[in-house]
Amino acid sequence: MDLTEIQPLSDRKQEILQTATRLFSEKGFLASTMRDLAKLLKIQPPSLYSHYESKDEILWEIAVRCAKIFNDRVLPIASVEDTIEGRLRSMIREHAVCILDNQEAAAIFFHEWEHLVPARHEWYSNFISMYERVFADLITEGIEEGSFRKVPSKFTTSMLLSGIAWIHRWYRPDGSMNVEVIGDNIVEFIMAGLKK
Amino acid sequence: MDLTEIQPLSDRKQEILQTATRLFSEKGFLASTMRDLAKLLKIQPPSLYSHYESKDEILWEIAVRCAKIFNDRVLPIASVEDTIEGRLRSMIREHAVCILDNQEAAAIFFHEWEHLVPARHEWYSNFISMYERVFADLITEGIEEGSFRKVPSKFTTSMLLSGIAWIHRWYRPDGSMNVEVIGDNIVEFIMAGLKK
DNA sequence: TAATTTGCCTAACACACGTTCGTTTCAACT
DNA sequence: AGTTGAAACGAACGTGTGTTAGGCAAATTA
Repeated sequence: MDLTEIQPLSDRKQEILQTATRLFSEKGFLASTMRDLAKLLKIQPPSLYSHYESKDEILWEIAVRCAKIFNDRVLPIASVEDTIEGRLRSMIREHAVCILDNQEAAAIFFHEWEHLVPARHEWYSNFISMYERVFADLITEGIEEGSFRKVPSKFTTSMLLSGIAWIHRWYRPDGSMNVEVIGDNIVEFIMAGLKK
Repeated sequence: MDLTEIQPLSDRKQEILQTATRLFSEKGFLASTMRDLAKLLKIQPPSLYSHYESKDEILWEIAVRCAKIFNDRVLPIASVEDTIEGRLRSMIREHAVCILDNQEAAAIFFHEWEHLVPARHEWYSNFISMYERVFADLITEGIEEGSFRKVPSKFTTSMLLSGIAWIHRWYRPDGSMNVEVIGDNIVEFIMAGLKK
């Protein structure tokens, strides 16, 4: 599986995927049934199999598209021309913005992929590891360079990404804080914890 | 429901609860079956009902005991005699230590309680809100007093508690970092993010 | 116009789930 | 020795699950 291989979907498939994303993120993958999904789409349950061959495939299609978003928008920032601190700031910010922009899909990126069938689960697990490693490596560089405090970088990465992750459970678009403000707050808080 | 009402269990009930805690925290509540649990205990599935009246009751017994741990060990620190910063430091530290000391139960405290039956779910949801509010109030006080940066306290509380929460997925007791070191790192990182 | 594809339908299957029932075993107490 | 109570058993029930089979009607293509 390669993220560049992802192909555009027919309108109907996209509609189903979007509805499934909302359903899975609200109730969780296991608690969501094909009957639930069909009801939301106002079709009969078996009709879903004209589009996707299994419940797992639906989760997979969501998960892999979700991975692509973070992959394409966040990771490239790591090798942009800027200071280490500048790059990390931008990455954290973009990571947070990605979550806020794709709040429903984010639940799949962080939690529901755990229920993928073994082969797909393994692929996803590796992707997440790689994703986190990019952050951790940047932190390590920053420590060696002397601009960050001497923190255990892998450990700190897990902590800060987990801290950010749960906005998707917490954030309601109608609240007083907008995406910009939240992004700023997160970045400032975390960078204060890192900087010397 | 009142946390002071919790009564000690018979040896066998405790054994079952302990096994269930491990099972639920590894596979998740929904993915765990009564047959799985029975197998681990080397009894037949229906035998479980000699001890607990439902799967939900088992989750509830775990959840409520878990709440008691955090309630008894972390919350009292909020009203100890110390500076605001000192109290918050101790609370964060104790919170982290509680997770590390009860790693399997922690999964229930943070995630699996979501699957409780509505009435119990509501109780637990309120408990968590109260628990987080104690942290948030302390941060608010610290801001008013002038010792903390002006962060949105409720938002920041969610972020830092979520950041800490995921140690339970990350931490393996055989690793190089022990509980003390991890606790220190968390406290330092977070306090750096808060302090002026 | 004929052929094919697309998207949905109804009916139903096989299985796994939480749970109930009635019974049995066996240690502890009277 | 007889009674009681706890803890287990085997069999089975009802329900909900993902999924398959086969068909039908409308849109698309040849």
